[in-house]
Amino acid sequence: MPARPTMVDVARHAGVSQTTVSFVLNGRTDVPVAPETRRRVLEAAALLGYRPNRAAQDLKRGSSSVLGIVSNGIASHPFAGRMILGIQKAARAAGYVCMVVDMPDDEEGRDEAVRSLLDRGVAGLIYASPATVPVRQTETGVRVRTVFSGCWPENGEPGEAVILPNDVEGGRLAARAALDRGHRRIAFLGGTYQEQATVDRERGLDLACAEVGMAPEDVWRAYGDYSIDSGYRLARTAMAEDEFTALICGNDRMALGAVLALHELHYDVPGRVSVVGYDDQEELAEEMRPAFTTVALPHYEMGLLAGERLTSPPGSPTVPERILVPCPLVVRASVVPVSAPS
Amino acid sequence: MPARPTMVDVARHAGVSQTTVSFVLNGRTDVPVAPETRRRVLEAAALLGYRPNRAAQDLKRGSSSVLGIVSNGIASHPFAGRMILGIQKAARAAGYVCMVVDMPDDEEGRDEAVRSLLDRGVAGLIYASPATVPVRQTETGVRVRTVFSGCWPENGEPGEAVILPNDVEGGRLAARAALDRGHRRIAFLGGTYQEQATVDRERGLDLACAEVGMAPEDVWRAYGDYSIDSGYRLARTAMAEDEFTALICGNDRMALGAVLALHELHYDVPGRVSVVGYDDQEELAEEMRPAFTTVALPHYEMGLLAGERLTSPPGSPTVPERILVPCPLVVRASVVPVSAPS
DNA sequence: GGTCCCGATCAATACCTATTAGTCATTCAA
DNA sequence: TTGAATGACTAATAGGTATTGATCGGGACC
Repeated sequence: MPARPTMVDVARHAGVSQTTVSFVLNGRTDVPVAPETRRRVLEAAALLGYRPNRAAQDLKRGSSSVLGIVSNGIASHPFAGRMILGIQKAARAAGYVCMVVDMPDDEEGRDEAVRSLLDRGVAGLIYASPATVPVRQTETGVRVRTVFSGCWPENGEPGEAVILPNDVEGGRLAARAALDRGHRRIAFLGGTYQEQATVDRERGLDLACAEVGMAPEDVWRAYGDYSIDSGYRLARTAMAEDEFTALICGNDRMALGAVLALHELHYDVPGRVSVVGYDDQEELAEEMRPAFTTVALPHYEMGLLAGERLTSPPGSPTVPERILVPCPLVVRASVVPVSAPS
Repeated sequence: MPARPTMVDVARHAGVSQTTVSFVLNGRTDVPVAPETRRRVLEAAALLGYRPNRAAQDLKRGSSSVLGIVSNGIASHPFAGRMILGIQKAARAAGYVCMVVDMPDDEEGRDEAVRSLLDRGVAGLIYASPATVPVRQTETGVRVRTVFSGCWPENGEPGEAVILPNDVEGGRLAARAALDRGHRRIAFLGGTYQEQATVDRERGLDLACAEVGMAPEDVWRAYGDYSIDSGYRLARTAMAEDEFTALICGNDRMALGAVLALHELHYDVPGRVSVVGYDDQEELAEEMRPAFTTVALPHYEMGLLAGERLTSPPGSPTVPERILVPCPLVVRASVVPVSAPS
């Protein structure tokens, strides 16, 4: 209930100077302190419940123990949360803590948000976005370590690192989940057209097709907007077109929409039609009936990498600037081997 | 690219003392400054791109412009994100910024997380949880303003305010959504048994029943765990029991499970069976086919209130300690007037 | 002409900590 | 016996800012 004890309080209590307290509590070995004195200091500190004032420490040291996160879509999907959690994990391990600001849509708002972090002297900046998109970096005028996680700088200088999911490989795995089980009549229900993630995942699809000797045009394709509704509509369109045995969807929500459509058309899932998702969305992919075979987006790992980068000493030029994090395939019930042709 | 300019730099550049710069930039009216001098200072500040060092300001002032958020489930659902967004909104409006730590499950981890915030001298602490649960408050030993948003202190002292969703009223509205459209054969598919949110929502159901002259036992009830799967299972059980015309679900995910089950049983939704959700979950309730009639959890508003509380001067005893935030009904397509009995 | 006050500005100090440069015994080497 | 070295500690300063208490010149007043 009283004010926070300072180092001076501890010093007074132990009958030594503040300097000595600082030496003892920082465990400096290059300055000799008598064992008895050390004991008294530690005792006083414990008694008063002393905790160092990190803000003052940072000010004095000219360093900082705070990471700034400029996040995006923290309130839309849990993905941003997973990424932030990864960053926090790395931050904590290094004694750092995170300041988070959500990136406003308007430019001035965004700049001001970034400035509010810089004004607090953050050690580094992480632009964290769950959707793989370009972001316009704020012109800060001051040199600050910057890492992009799930996004990349639209203008010029790349900062220290750009961390992205390996969507090409992920797309390939998603396609293989169906191809490896004998499916050849396949529809690709893509997400937003020409968005980077969509393009990459479709490229992975093409790779997978080539691997099993299929031509790209052997796969029916259409594009939605990653919503449940677009999954529903595209699935209906697709099934009106041909008797596909597997639908490869842009994300889990589109896969959910597809399942709803297939239900309406009285196609059993996965008995008659297999469905592949993407994202491994929490509380959706695993719980669905049938549970989705899907590709996990490594948001947590991406955050972890971003955090580790900024909490480690700068300028280790051995590591690459552009980091692609693998997206593992998660096999569940929604994909089964293709049934014998009727 | 050079180091950040300080007030001394500005002073030197304008040919005045640091004191004068401080007076000008803080806009103090009680200290007279010659217009010409003021102009020179502002000019120098603009030229150098000076921005005050908030950490140093806070240290000097003995106050703080940082809010600490102890969050829960930031990576599970987007609800926590919405709440954080609300807090941030209030924080920004008052020139504050937020530090966020996710609450670890283990007690030591949690205490250490809270301490890491206090060590940075946050102005206040917000325990933010999307699920209405009790949390064990960390014994800090130092007086710090504390607000609970979506949760409440398990042990003793309540802090400044406890902000909760009005789940009783929400439950009532959910029930009325069905009752007002003539439904009387109703099943309540509750969430986790005896969890506070579940209990409150069911109490709202009872109130609504009483309002239309129904006895509590006229509603069939069962309890799950807020998962898609439990919604699916309970819906099957319910429909095997009786020909219900409306299912009132514990949350939107259970409603989704129920829809999947109803599809399998070839019940049209909402033609034959209406479904009511809860939460108004992003990217689910609105996009579903049919879109869910549901009750919105006011996480954003709760965060806003929490943030406003901590950024406003302490000790305004007129406002209540326990704040219930309304949960509005969102009417969409999944509930229709009951069809004539066949 | 001296006093008082006021406008304008600045030097000095404090916030809490880390670090540099001491101080003061005591011991050791020469 | 002197000097140097060492051990144990402290005074002073810095880091960027806010604030208190000067300083200083000039105009008003008696």
